[in-house]
Amino acid sequence: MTPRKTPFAGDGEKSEANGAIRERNEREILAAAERIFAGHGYRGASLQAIAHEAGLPKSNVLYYMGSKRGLYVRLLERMMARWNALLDDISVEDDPADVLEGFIRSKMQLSRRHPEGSRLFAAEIIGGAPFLQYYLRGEMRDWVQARALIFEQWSARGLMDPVDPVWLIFLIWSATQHYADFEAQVLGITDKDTLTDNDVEAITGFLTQVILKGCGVAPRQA
Amino acid sequence: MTPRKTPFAGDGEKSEANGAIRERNEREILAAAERIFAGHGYRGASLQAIAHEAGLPKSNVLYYMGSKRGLYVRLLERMMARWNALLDDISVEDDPADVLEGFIRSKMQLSRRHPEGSRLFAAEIIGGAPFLQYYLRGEMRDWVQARALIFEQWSARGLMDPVDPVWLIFLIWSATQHYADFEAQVLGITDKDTLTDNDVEAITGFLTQVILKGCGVAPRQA
DNA sequence: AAACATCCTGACCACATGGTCAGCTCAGAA
DNA sequence: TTCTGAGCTGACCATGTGGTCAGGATGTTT
Repeated sequence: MTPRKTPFAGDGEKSEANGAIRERNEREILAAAERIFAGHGYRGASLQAIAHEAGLPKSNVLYYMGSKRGLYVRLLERMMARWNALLDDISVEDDPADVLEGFIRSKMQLSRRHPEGSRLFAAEIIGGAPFLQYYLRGEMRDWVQARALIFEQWSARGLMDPVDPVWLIFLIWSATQHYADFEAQVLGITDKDTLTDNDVEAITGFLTQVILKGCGVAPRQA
Repeated sequence: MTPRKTPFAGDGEKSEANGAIRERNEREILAAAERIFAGHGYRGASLQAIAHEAGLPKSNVLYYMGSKRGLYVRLLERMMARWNALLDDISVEDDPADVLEGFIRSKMQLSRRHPEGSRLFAAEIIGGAPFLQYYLRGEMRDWVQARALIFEQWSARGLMDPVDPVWLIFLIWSATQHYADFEAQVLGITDKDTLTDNDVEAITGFLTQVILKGCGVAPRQA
């Protein structure tokens, strides 16, 4: 029977059952790699640095991940999966205020919950998105176009100003992403050590207020 | 006297007077380096690649620039100088709409005129701003604080909503920067090859409209 | 022509890179 | 006791890195 040791973190040093070791090490490596890749980009990151960050020998990283490229792609895919996870479908019947605020909130949370992943993504895009072209021109484009259509219908119904929906999506995108990607700048200028939950809540509120008002959406239940 | 040869681009191939050769080569190298650093970050960029991009042997790049680090710092300083060049002082007596629109316009132009520089800056910040800490916590902070004070006075006078001025500055910042830094994403999603002047004008108009309205600023001459 | 400073670069160096691999450890099954 | 297989890793390799340098090319001044 073997009563299946609990695979929790913080238990013994050795001898987990099954592939628990693998699972834990992979998690550790992925986390370390996300940090390093986020900070230095694909080329700038070295397996040595990633291994050091994960507290493992370089060979071990390659043993689990196969190659630098494979590791990087895996991280990107994980980030895209997180992104997809927070996408609920919307319909013309929904309340624009609800939808926009929900969009801002969830995007803000994603950036906050995974700042390294967010920076990793940003670095990839800034570098010309060599690995993500297919994604941008595929899934992501479809997603944006679908939203844009609905926004336009709202405009036609007088529920919001006739603004270009795609630019609106980019506006929300950039504003929310900024606080993760440019954290160093935000902290430096505001002279803080970290952004607290309160700060984030305040920013979210600010963005919601300004953007909703800015495109003429009544602030809840139209 | 020496009638000072015009230092325009496109003149002869050889034998410029004075340090004209030096000037031209340095310009070439800086342009190439900006592109490479922007695409791969500090560590990810190689002198080899920069030299190739500039059409010179690697030794020549080092002959002019001394070191990779020096070259990088010089690029950052050039970008900061460009940034400073477009900063006009403002006063409480100015029209909020004028100031905000001017801010959006000039920031947008900067990003558009120097997209590689903008991306270079972005990559530096994403990586934790190792070279720019002093600048963020110095000049840039002062600049933001000064503006923030004036925005607050405008709010007190009822010329705009009582929004947090620092978040407002970051909002404008991120939105305008986005179209340079995330160009790959914007192009991929909108299925364009480039952003035309018309596109940029439309975006600028959109941002001005939404942001001014969003924080309750009357759209010209309050 | 001789002197001079600037411009230029191939060869080289010590070191870091991504990746391979033979062979180790060690728990559990046969 | 032997075998198996997952986990692991130090040594190694070809290639690329930033940087140095001796020495040549080139043009200007005397």
